[in-house]
Amino acid sequence: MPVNVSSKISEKNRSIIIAAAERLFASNGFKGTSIKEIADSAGLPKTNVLYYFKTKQGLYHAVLNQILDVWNSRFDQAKEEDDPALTLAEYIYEKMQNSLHNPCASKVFAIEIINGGHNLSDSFLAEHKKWMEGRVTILQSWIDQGKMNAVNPEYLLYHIWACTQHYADFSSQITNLKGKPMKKGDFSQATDELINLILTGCGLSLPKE
Amino acid sequence: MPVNVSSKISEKNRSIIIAAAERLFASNGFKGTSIKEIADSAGLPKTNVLYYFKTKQGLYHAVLNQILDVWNSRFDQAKEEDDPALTLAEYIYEKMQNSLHNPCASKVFAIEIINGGHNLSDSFLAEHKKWMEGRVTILQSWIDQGKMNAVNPEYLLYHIWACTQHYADFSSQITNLKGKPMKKGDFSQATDELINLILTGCGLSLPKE
DNA sequence: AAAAAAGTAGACCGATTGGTCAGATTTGTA
DNA sequence: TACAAATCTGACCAATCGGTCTACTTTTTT
Repeated sequence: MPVNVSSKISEKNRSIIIAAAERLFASNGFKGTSIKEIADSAGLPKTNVLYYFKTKQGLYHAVLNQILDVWNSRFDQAKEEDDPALTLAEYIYEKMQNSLHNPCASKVFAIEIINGGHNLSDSFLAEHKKWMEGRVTILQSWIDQGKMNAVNPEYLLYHIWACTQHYADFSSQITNLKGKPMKKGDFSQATDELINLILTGCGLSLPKE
Repeated sequence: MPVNVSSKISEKNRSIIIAAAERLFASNGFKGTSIKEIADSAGLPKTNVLYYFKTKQGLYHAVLNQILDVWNSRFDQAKEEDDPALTLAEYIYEKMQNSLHNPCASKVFAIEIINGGHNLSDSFLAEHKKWMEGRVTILQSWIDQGKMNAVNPEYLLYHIWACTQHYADFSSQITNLKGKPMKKGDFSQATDELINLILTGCGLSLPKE
């Protein structure tokens, strides 16, 4: 019976299992991934996976929680006196970096949302809503100060999410169209294009360096 | 043995089954949906579903093909002498209408792409690539004519897709943030916001009416 | 060193699933 | 009406899956 849930071995194995599960859930979905596949991918027997995560759903929730835990940004602490162009550019950059370095996490989250988001905790949903309201307030204050065009802050955020996550979630489509997977340089270019599109669309521009 | 594949009954049942399957695949994914569920939702016994579609994969491919068949747009025939603002606005409008009226189709396609797109036919992938190249050429000609800003046409298209499809695929997240599902009026507003953002971002604007 | 806790692992089970088969029923047509 | 094609359907099956149970080994603690 596992009592000390944070021993060395426990933590190492848990993270190995979660990483393997994240990768497989992203490729085959929750139902499409068997515990045995996760175990094989993690190099452990199936029973061992069940030892650390009592049920498949429990493992899925652990994967989901780890994904959501990492999602914080400098935009979270933006203030009315901050510069919208810099703040938004930085936010877009951060989200693009996440798509580059954590594509599987983005995919698992995307599938979860597409399927209805029934596995997301009420507390996460509430926090997310609160975060959104705070960001809308900041954006609106920037608009009221005449710092940027009067776009609808809510929809602006949706569009930023959509574009940045697209590079992780739809990577297979992009790979087909480009003929090869996007590398760091492509991501850098896409980030520049997106920042330029959004900022220009908001009547903003970055100071030339 | 089904020989005449296009009789009245056959076609009616096939479309009922495909519609039910599309809805369930969008909610639970391919593996997460059982043939029995599809059959129940279609009001038919399971064996009957297998009668029209020999395998579950076959049914899935039928669903996918029906989704892709409908995707054509006025943008497909755009010419160098056309107006970029009107053309792009119309294209965005069409894609938003699709998200409004066919959210399940968008979701099924999204999950397919996220999972790697291994069920898409080579001919579809090739056609899609060809379409893309044609649209990039048109956009580049508009840029060369000085009709719009020198944005990268390829990434511009990605961003349009990402934003428009987001309203179908991520509807559950938006519903949570808004407190209620988006209605026609919300879609109309979102469409206006998106058209304005993209066009402004491209240095374009629609003629005032 | 011994006891306890944590981790590993094989055997096993009930439930579900995709799919088959054989036969009944309905529909179209000459 | 007669016959064949098309449609419908219940019974059935092998395979897979999530999960349990039991027992063994390793690590930690006292």
